[in-house]
Amino acid sequence: MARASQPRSDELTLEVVELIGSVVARYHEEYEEAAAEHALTGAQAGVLNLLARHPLPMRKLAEKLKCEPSNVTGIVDRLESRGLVERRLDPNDRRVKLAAATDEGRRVASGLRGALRFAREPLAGLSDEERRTLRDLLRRMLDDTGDGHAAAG
Amino acid sequence: MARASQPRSDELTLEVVELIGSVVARYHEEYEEAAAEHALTGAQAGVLNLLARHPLPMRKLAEKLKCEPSNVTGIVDRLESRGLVERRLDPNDRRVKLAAATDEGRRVASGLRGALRFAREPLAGLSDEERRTLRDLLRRMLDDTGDGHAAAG
DNA sequence: CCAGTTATTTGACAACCTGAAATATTGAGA
DNA sequence: TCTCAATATTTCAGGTTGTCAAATAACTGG
Repeated sequence: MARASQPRSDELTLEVVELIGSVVARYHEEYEEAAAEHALTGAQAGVLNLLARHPLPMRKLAEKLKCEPSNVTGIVDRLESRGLVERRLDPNDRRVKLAAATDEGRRVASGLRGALRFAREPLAGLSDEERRTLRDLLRRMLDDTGDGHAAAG
Repeated sequence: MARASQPRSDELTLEVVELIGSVVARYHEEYEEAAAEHALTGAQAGVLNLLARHPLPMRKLAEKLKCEPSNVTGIVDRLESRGLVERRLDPNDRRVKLAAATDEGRRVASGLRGALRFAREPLAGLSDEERRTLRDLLRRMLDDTGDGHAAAG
């Protein structure tokens, strides 16, 4: 509410918006491609990626994915049926089930990251200084429009 | 094939990749939100947006969306049943059907764009010079990883 | 123990997406 | 003209993603 930077529609701004749209589109294309190479859907790849770091309760997984917990059940089911993920019991709370990547799951997740050319190395031709500049600009972009989404994690 | 900028995994690069991921996530969230405000799904909003400019054959629509034509049939069906889109015959080729936004469809598409806060004005706090810098960096990013995708449209 | 809350799952249903098959039209050539 | 391959669209079957409501199980506070 403090201040609101009136919406601008000059050519420059429109072009940047367009470019961001292209980045988003490309990111998604390559993500789906990379997932498909491992016979996974985008959603499955996302979950596997989240679990590759450490196990998570179904609830938390749903929060990260911004969807209903009942939806996560199915995705984890499919990953589990392929042996990429397993459900463990939380010793502290017998209500919760921890979804955890198996060894095989971590292996696939690792291969997945390798295939994420764009997500991993979108910055091919930029120098270190340019990367720093880009980082700062992106930070400010996310901060400024942001209500805290980006800061999570 | 000239040169290939070896994959880098320094902290700076990883952070930029992370930030781009956040941008992508935010873009999608807000896109879905904006669509939902008009009782549309993301896919429907995308199609409506494409058709707001000018009619397109189903085939072209599928190409733009990078999906099978048979999929577009359903999406256009649903938009048509709401009176946002109509199918016209192409006088030049009676095989093709042109999907075209109705007046109401264009009205909704326009409202949709207004609701796309992030997509429209992700740059709230950046000065003109910073926008120029961002534009140049994004251009080079897309160019360098790119095989031509970004140049289209 | 009881009531209320929380975590997960199940079931019904809609949307999205693919792939194969059906239909209609076009266009090139015998 | 007739025929045949190619193209545009749709239909159908089947799988994945997503929502919502209801059921089950376990925790928490009186």
